[in-house]
Amino acid sequence: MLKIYNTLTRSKTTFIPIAPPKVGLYVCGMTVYDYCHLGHARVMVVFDIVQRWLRASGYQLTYVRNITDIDDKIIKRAAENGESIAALTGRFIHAMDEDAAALGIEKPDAEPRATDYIEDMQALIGRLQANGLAYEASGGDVNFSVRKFPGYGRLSGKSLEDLRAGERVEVDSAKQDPLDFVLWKRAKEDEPFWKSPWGAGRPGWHIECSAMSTHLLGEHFDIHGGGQDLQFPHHENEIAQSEGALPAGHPRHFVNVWMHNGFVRVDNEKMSKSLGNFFTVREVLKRYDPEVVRFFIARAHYRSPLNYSDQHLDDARGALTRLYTALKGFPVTATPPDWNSPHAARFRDSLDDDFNTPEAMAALFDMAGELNRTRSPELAAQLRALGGLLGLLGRDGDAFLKTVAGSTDAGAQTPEQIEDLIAQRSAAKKAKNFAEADTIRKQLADAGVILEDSPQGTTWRRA
RNA sequence: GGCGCGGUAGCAAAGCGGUUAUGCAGAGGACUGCAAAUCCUCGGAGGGCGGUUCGACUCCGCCCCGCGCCUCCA
Repeated sequence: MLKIYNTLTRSKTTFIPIAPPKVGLYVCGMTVYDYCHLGHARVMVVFDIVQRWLRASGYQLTYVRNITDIDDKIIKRAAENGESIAALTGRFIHAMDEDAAALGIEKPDAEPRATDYIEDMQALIGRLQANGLAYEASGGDVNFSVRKFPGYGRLSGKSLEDLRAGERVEVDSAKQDPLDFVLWKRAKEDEPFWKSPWGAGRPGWHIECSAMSTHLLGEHFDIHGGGQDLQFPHHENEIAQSEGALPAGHPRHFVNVWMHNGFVRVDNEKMSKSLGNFFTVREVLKRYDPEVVRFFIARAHYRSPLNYSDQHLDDARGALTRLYTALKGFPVTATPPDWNSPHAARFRDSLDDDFNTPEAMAALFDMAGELNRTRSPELAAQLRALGGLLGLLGRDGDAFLKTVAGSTDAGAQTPEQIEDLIAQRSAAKKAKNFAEADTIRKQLADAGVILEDSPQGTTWRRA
């Protein structure tokens, strides 16, 4: 029985699909005006694991992750770069696809782009207007009237009064209430626009997710996810829009389960664009193997903060190395998990408990220990199968150990050179010339290569 | 100010009212020409003060510290 922590109820509850075995999952994806940073990587990895586990649990999943390809930042960046919006977003969608693929993220079933759903958004805004929840402000924008939507603030645990008390936004005088948010933005000079009943303009940010999720998953679906920072106001507004657009008397229940993943931090502070303390995925991947990065993310619980540092990545690499060391010498094949085995059962129970990946990984390490003792091919295949459910351990063990080096990369020697030196050393050993053998070992060690002697001969790996 | 989350051994990170988390690092041993890997053994924990309990890291209260949201942000 899968249990998920639901932000809406602030409790972990058994997951019951609306129409089993079908499950709908919508995750807020990227605004494509720059490269993905590690925070984006975390969302992608976290929900990739959620997605894999839901499917492994037998659900017929429809996984949707949207792409925001029109908004103020995109317009601004395109203007700065002197390129078209389409060129800019196209470039960064491509980059995102590359980063995601490197991290072993499976493609969602749908990746809708905001600009393909302008009509849906307009229809939604029209219905909100008809329901008396939206109004045209003096400047030409169409706003959502939060005070007319009962229950506004339920998801984020905020009341309109508290929000007003803490108000620190510049008040837009065209708004009836400072907390009202824009649904449709009147286009200014030189801004891209779409025609609409409210004049030329573009959609506000929040409306796109209401339009796309409803279009692809229905007006009531199972799970909606995203980063913690989207809880308010983005997801709060999404609920207001989606439920507010329904006809009077229609049951209002947009999403059953809301999931929010924790932030990536740097020096104990949230990694964010505005703080400038972010690392892009591609920067990090220049220095660390993608599977190490994925392992690093999966090693923490998805709702906990995750501190980024080289030391932590090195640590993750060391841990992953232990797993691959145990798998060395076994084929890459996996067998379907035997859920009756204690290890697999522990793994399953862990993921069923709000996707507790750290606990699931502990099971993997216990298996590795047992594998080192027994060298059982069946166990190796099981370890691979379970690792595969996390998107890990899909590579040949020896290949991993030979290619994945630490941050203090010293891979100066090619495999051919290394094999050559190993042959020289073997000859020296045979002649009992241990001084020379040790010199060669030292030489390779300095180049980041560790030699391991065994009765079957000498093997090597990167330090 | 309002709302919320967290403080676990050198580092990272889980579960759990009483029984080994796990990984890295550390100590001793086995193995090795020397190593590495592996195996065996071990040390080391739960911010502070109270309370509940036969018993609390685990439940409750207070305090201290850190973080987040309340503005675009994954």
